[in-house]
Amino acid sequence: MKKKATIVDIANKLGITPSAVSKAFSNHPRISEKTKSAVLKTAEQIGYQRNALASGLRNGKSELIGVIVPGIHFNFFATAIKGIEETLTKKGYNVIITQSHDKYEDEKRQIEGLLRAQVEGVMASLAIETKQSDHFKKLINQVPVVLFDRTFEDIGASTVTIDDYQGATIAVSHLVEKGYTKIAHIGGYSSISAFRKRIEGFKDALQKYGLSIREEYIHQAKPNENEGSRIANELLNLSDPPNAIFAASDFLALGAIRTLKLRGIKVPDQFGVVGFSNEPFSSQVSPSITTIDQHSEMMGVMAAKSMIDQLQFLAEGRDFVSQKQILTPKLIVRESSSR
Amino acid sequence: MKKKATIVDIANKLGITPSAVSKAFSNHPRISEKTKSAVLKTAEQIGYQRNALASGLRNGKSELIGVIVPGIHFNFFATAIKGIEETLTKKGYNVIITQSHDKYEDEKRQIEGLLRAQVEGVMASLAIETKQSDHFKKLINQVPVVLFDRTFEDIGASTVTIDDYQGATIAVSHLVEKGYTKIAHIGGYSSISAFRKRIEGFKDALQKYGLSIREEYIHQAKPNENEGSRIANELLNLSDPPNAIFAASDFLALGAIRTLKLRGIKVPDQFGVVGFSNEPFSSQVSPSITTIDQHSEMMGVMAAKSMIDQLQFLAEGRDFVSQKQILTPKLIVRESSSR
DNA sequence: TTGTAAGCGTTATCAA
DNA sequence: TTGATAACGCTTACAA
Repeated sequence: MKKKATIVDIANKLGITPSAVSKAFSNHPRISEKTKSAVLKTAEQIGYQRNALASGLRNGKSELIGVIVPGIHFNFFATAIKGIEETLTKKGYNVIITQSHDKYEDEKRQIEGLLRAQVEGVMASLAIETKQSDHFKKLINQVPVVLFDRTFEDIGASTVTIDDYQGATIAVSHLVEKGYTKIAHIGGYSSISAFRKRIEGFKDALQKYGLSIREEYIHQAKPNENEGSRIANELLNLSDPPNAIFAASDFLALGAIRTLKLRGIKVPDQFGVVGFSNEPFSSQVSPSITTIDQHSEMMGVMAAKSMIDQLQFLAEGRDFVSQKQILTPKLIVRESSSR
Repeated sequence: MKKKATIVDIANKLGITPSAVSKAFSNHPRISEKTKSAVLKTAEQIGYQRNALASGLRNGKSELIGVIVPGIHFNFFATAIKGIEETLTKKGYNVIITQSHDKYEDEKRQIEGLLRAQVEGVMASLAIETKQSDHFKKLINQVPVVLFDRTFEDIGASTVTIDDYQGATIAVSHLVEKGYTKIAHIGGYSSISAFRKRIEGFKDALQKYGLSIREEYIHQAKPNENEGSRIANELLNLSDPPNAIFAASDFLALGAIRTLKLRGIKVPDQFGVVGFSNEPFSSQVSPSITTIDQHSEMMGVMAAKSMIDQLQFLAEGRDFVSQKQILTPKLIVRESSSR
């Protein structure tokens, strides 16, 4: 392993001092063009790279941003991270990615790890198991925080979400227009605000259309295929079963469709299904799944921009007022509801 | 923003010196149990977190590992990163994720950014556009490097790959067993060794079964759905078209199946298709796609372990001999080839 | 067992 | 325009 070149090496080579070299790199006004170009040239020659640890220690900027997501292998988070990484890299930041596995304890541990690394800010989407916000309240006192998709309300951090309430009403409206009148909902746990709002939007949309809200038509579960399948079975076993499902995730919708197929119920003719998230597979399965798109990459980009804004304000010593950005979700009509 | 606590704060509070505090944290033998527990207690009280920038600068360990992948939104890489992150986090490392967008220039830029951040090692999967290895050769002289999935051969870095050659022969054997005799291949570009080996395995397997190698049956393309669709069309337009396709990616297979459907050719009855990668959608589409599983998460785990080994050797001042680990791919039989 | 002091590489302040 | 110096927070010989 080659020892890394430092500004001292450059200084020695040119017979000047480290401080002059430093000025050359930072485009300091009080340095001659001649030495500046000489420094840049030898830096290039000997393959010098600024040591971010040292400069970070000196001026309190690690150029690191931490990201905590439940799991990176979920398409939504992977895509959001893509947007985050690209936006922050352009501004010279490196992005540390960590996973909470939807566990409160892991989330706490990851926050500590990120603080140790001296990240300048943290972007996070909450673990399902996270019911209390103390760890984030503490975090907000240390660095700028941007929460996206799965957030706390009123915690004082900037947030970027989609309008889950509106997404649910769009889905229900669509099903009603297609003539489905007995609509059930398979939701995620209401402790997560995104899922809670989908439930609220679902209920309010039913009322708007004069449809009754039946508690036996509303379930909460982990958003995976098996749960969707299991709950669809329960719904079909009711004495008066529904004829449509609005699921809070495409995985739940997929599981529900699997059950419907097994029980010989035709989708969309006899039964309509709308999912949520626009997973890549949803356009590929048969029947393809009508869904609500969340603009996942855009959400990452906007969250990252919000982080950059906060960092900017902080650097200028100005007060930053946290802001909530809410994206409008988009209905994508496919086969599972097109009768 | 609250100012962060340092070991000096702890030292002052306890009327001891920073060096004693440091020893307490590092479990130094020459420190009393009493002061150690006192230090730990006040650290807890005032919410002290070790500054990794400072300790990293002091002892040359940033506790950072850099990862470069073509794009994090591809399921394979997202899943591999999941394995990498979990393995390295357990050992106290933070993982910086960057994307090359399959571009050589971006890959170079990301390497520089990671070196600036003083990463202790770099794990990478090569960009499609990367044809030369100079940037990685330089990198290997600076920090341990582990290449996974898309690698250079004989560059002196440890690698973790699957046996692409074997994967291709398994796929062809399966198609032959199912009675498909005119097998075409839609591959990725042969500049990437993984794709090149699939082509080689494909050809050799044909020979093994006494089938002729017809160059008009072999194509190279970017591994996406549209290319699969386009090339399948070309293949079907041949005067003597194939009756099976082994595609080097599930996306290519998906595109091919789309074309076959459009042209009224029954899969699998008239035409067999085998993909590669076991994408999440492949089990969900209709017909579901027979494919080769790459053990993506396991590959991430093994690559991370290989990195940890190298770091260990380096720390102990021992020489490390780079090693190549090759995973055996696994055939997953589904509808697209089951006649 | 604890304290002293130097140093990791960079940058900001001040002096030359 | 350049140089000397101190400091960021932590670690580690070495001295006490």
